[in-house]
Amino acid sequence: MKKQERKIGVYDLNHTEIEYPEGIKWTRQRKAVYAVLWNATEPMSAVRIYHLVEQESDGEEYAPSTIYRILSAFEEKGLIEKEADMVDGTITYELCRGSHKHYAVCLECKRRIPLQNCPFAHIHLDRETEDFTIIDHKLEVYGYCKDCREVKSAEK
Amino acid sequence: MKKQERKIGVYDLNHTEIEYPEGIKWTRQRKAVYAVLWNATEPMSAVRIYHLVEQESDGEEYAPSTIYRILSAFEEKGLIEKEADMVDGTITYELCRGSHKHYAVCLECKRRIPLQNCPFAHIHLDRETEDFTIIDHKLEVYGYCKDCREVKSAEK
DNA sequence: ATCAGTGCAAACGATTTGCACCTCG
DNA sequence: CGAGGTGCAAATCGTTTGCACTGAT
Repeated sequence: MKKQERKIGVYDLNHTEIEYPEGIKWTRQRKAVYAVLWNATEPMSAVRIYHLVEQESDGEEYAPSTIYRILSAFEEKGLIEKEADMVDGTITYELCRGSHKHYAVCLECKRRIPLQNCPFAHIHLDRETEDFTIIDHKLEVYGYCKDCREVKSAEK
Repeated sequence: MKKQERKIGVYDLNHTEIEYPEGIKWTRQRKAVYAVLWNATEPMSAVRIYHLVEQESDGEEYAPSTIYRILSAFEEKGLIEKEADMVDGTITYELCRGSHKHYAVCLECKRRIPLQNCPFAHIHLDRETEDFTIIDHKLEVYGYCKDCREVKSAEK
């Protein structure tokens, strides 16, 4: 009846080894959360992460508070990034890997397609912001992905 | 939290008459909410709007639920726009006036400076998005406004 | 007079917190 | 073994809902 002795069933879909960064206590719970983030292809809410962790852990149960505390700990350690979903304001979390900060979001299927190249790389703002020192920016593009566009035009 | 709390009066600073659009029942409560939005210079959360309405109404009390219902009603009528704050995900509301959809947000004083010209207007995305039909976009620029930049450099 | 709009209180969902117990290093 | 992580339950916060009453048109 001890839940503790069961093995965690969260492994990378491509059988890639998950790399657990050093300098942090790797408990069973933290590994499970980290694995979910590792395999994620887009930022996810705490609730979604919580469900995925339980789902992947095959019967294991977790306290919601634990998930939130783990996410805070990860964020403090700089392992993950906390961000607000620009559509509905949901707070989301994402593993810090280099690259893509921007997404094209399909209004139909809600899929988030990462943009590799930042269209703002070469942009400079004009007079109205010359009194403003730019540190960072956030951009999201909305529309319809190829699949959904085809479905919509076929419906007519 | 003693930042620079900018005061917003119920009446237009330039003594402009508030125009209440037709086709909607203008109760005392709705007028109060509309006035706050009319005078706002940036999107505000429901809670902030609620506080401002009570503050400006000099003793009058309002049920929080009323504020939320009014905001929903306004949104359905197309009078206001509901959006997520890109920094912390707070849901905000703003009167629909033409123009400025983008802001430069000061990381220090949290002030939101509207950008009149959309820098995205001249941008075209590259191959990775050619299979994506763009309908809209959202952009925010982060950094330090003139005042805060000066304060920060003076501190050193 | 009618029916949408309101106030109130209770319900709600997501997140946080206090405290006793457990476990990784 | 000890600091720190976890589970649980209760608390909090913003927002929503049901219902009886009120008020704009």
